[in-house]
Amino acid sequence: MDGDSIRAERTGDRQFVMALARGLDVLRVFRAEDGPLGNQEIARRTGLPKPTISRLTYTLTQLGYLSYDRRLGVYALGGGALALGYVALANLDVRRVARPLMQELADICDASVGLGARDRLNMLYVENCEGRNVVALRVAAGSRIPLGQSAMGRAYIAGLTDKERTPLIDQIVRKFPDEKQTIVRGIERAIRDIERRGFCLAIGDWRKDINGVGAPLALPNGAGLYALNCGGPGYLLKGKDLEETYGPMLVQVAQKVVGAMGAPARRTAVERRGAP
Amino acid sequence: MDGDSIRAERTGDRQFVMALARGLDVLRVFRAEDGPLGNQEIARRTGLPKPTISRLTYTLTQLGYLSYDRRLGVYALGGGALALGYVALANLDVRRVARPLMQELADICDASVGLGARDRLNMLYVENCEGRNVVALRVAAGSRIPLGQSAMGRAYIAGLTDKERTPLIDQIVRKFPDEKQTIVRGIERAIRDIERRGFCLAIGDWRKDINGVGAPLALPNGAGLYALNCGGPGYLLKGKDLEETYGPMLVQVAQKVVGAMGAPARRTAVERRGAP
DNA sequence: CCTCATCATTTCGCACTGCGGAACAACTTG
DNA sequence: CAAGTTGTTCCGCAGTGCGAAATGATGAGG
Repeated sequence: MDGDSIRAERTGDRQFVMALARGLDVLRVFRAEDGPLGNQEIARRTGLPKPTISRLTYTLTQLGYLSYDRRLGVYALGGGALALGYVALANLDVRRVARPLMQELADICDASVGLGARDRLNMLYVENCEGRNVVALRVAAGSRIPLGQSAMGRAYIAGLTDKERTPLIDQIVRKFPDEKQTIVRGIERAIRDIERRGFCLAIGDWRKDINGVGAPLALPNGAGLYALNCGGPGYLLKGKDLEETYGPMLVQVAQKVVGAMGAPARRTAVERRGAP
Repeated sequence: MDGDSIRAERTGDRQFVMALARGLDVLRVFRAEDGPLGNQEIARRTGLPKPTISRLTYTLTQLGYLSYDRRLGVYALGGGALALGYVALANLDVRRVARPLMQELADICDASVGLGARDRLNMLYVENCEGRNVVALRVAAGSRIPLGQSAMGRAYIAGLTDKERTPLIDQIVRKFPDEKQTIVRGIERAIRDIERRGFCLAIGDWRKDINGVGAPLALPNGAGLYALNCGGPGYLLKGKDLEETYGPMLVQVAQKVVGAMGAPARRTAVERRGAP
């Protein structure tokens, strides 16, 4: 059972299609670290009854989102999932634009500079540039860090409108009721910091030995909200440097990216039916 | 309407969860080439009625698979889709193993060497190595080529068991009834070729000016079926060279990859709950 | 060879969920 | 203001998805 995954208080929401949500939950239980899963394990992780899983895995296999090894009776993510990811990536022009600027900063600071998008209550790295230092933290594209405890996550939250932010914070608090105080305080602080200076800090908040700064990255024309961070091991990146030097530089990177995507010639819904 | 996408003859299959399939169809209409889509356009492409689309997009947005721009009222693939793709990629050890061998061959042949997985009726490039020649064909990871007309696709089909192959060919034929003859003949030929020599040819079958060879790549322990190809513009890669030199070399690459993944320490269903 | 496990699939009747036509609302355009 | 878009909400009906229990399918142990 993956934290928030379950159907929860959806009952009564006539708009919400439960069967779809459950099916996607099945896909979601697959992690990068583990191999193929059997129906049993999937049932355990999703908390759904076995027959339901049978039907969902069957359907997902038919559609190519799962691949089935009949010898071992286990499933893995299939071509459909891959394809979806590729298409999603292709639409992320930000990455291309931000990449060189991020690398530049990473070299200067000798730190890790990341670009992330939100996925539920995590930030998902979609790009990451390492400095020359070998002791960099190993977060590759695809890894996730918690929304509420990391600099990147807080920057993202700060970049939202009030209307979007409130329910999101509610969710976070509901998931980590024990750390409510710390989290809320951290976020509020981040919001203030970003109003004032454009970036926020996380000094040992995500992991005790890691420091970082974060800045929101709101693309023009409602093309989405992302966030940048710049971080590394605490003994290399002192709070003072982050605050006085790296933070402001990160903000500049964000501004340059936004500028570069200014007139993005966003093609809209091209008529291109038929082709594979 | 995307070719085969619709519900079709699913009626009667008590095992198939339609609502899930429809929801995934919604995700599927997003292409790499086009920007965000409105409900209307999604309805048009899926062939589903508007209220249904409303509910599905609502659900998918809630779950983070779509992101919504309320200003323009359009959707794009969201963090969930990205995350799924990353996890799927992470489970593709093949890529890591095959990469250097593929590049080597690409350099020798001065051609494009690709590794693909199946997605419905296409082969999806998951890795691609270019030779030094600038005139290489531009197929990046994430692009798709048709299953029945390409060397890679035919090699994949040939790698299936009879039991798996027959229904798949049926689907292809149903999708392209006009070219039935050509396709079936091409596949049968490929099967024979691969039995005999381990690779198959496609001389101008996918695009008139493109030639290529393909070889199936069946991983041990039922870890999945993939396919390799080696191809390029016809005036550079003559049929003779492909048949006598590149084909056999491609087969060797496939064998080396299978060998290297021989004792793959395939971890099964590690207990790792809780983490983000 | 036959238990007794475990795990996956199938059955089946019922309730409720998802469906979609039609009406409604929110904006643009001429 | 009328005549187009577009997206959302209603609401009654039917059919779909549900899940407890039964049935298979493998495999381990005696």
